[in-house]
Amino acid sequence: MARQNTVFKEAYNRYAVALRTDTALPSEPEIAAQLGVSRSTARAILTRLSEEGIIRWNKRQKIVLRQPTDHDLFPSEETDSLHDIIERSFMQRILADDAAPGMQINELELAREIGTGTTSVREFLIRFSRFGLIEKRPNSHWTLKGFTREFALELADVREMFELHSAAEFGRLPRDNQSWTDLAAMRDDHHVMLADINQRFKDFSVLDERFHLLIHRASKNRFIADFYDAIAIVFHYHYQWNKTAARQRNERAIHEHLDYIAALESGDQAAIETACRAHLHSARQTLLQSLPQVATESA
Amino acid sequence: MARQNTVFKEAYNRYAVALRTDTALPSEPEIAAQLGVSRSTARAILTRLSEEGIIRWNKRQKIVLRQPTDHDLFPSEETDSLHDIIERSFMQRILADDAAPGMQINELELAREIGTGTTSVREFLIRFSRFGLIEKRPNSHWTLKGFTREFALELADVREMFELHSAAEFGRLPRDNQSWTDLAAMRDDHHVMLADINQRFKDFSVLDERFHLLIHRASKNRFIADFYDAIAIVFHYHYQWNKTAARQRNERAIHEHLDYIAALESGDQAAIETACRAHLHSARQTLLQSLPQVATESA
DNA sequence: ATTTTGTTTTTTATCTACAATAAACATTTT
DNA sequence: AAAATGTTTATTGTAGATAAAAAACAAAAT
Repeated sequence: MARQNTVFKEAYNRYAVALRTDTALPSEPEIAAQLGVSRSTARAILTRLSEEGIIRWNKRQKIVLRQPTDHDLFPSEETDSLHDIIERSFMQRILADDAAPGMQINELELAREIGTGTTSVREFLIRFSRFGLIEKRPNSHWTLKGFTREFALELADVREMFELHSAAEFGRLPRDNQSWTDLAAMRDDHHVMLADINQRFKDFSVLDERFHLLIHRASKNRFIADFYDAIAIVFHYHYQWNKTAARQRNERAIHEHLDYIAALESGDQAAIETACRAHLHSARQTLLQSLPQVATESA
Repeated sequence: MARQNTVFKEAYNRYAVALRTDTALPSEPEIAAQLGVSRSTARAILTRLSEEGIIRWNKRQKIVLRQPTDHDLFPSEETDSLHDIIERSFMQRILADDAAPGMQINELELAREIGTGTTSVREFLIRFSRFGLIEKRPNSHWTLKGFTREFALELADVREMFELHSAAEFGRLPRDNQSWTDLAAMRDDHHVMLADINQRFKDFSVLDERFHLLIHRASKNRFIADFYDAIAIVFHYHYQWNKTAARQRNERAIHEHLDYIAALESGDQAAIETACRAHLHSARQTLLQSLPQVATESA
């Protein structure tokens, strides 16, 4: 088993569900581009669709004979990329309560548990190490540094430096830049959520991520972008397992975002800095409060 | 050939050169700790030393019989870790003039050229990707982004944010902190170099790296530390192949460092910021001028 | 002449195997 | 009893092999 054909299966599912009976399908290169795969994979998809009697395929003629059913699709376990499987499995482990900082991470054990080879696990750990949660001792094991208070503080410091920079850059964007339109749409999304806050406060983290990503894109700095990617992934899992979706905190954050958006739109650098700092300050508090509360040692 | 014993050979050389005839060697765990290797490797070293007649080894008795000669040591090609070999080889390629941004990087080709397996090359590229000089398209090739003007500007921006932060933190260190002693020693080193600047200006880059590292350590922030590691490696190779060691520029930088050190020692945050900004500004210019000067396209 | 399809080649992603190294366990020595 | 040595086991680092996926090349159709 050199490699699973998850790219094929995932793209097949994606393409199959969008098919409509009696329509004609476009050319192979076009399908490949639509799906973001190579033509080889696109042809594999067409071959399978044809074999399953979902389309009639003859050279340029590709007619949808019937709507695919759920039964035609590959089960979701088979469509996840190995990287995603390892990531999920690993994050679950290190965010679990019994994962104490300082713990050793064993490649072979991890690989066995996930049911994969060691190479993939190694590569994952190397990639993951940029998040600062694990560290390697050469020729020896990885060590879990953990989602600790120090980690959160160091993360928050860098985040603040970067976001103040990005926000200032955003304020300097020419008025005809696409980002201003996106920002206005974002403002509306915030108002919509606010109007129905009691029902929707749990969706805030998604909106929050989109908002900060928009700001950071203005910096056009690869290091800032990479760092924000890292934050987003770490937070994604962190908040997924530590359901601290406090309605009140999220509502307050939405108001801060709206102030922040208004400041950006004003173009006044001093106002931008003030609003940005205000939001970052409370975001830091939220992060710190989401940490497992360690019992204070008695003297 | 699963793995070369470069750890053993490198540690053997390191230990052999420090041996003095007629001295007795310490216990195995002590030797291992001294060399930073496991006891298994330390024992392998003792075994070899014994076989070569350099020591007489019997349980706890380890007497140096003769001084090892150059002939006893492993040649340097055999002591470099595979990682270092790949790193050097790769940096040489991408900093060479014919490495145009946008170029594809082929794992197999690289591996063949270096004479190694693909796994090691892959892992190296993954690690290296955090420097922002290459980028991967999933299921497809790596792309060289290159040491371009954009890269230099993005790097300089982040560097400035981080160093302003670290410098401010440094200024807040308690007076009995070890860093103040180190800083004073660093000041002296600068004066020594300045006194003999015509001969020694080429050594500046090493001093420069040590100086900034000392400042960054004050931040106690893993993301800042990691970023500075990355910078240091990139610069190490960049300046090695682009010998722009201008005496005048380095002399000026030394003076800026001395001003910067004085500001830190004053503890005056405003003075620190001013001196730090002044130095970072000229460091940015130096970096930009070290780039290959691209001919401006005529309209 | 360009685009599309058909076919072949190259490259990546991943597994397995194994030597080097680290780490654990057992025995001896002080 | 603590530390050192002797011995065994576990883990990492790396090469090599192979299916999937991408890319290149060739032939056909508009």
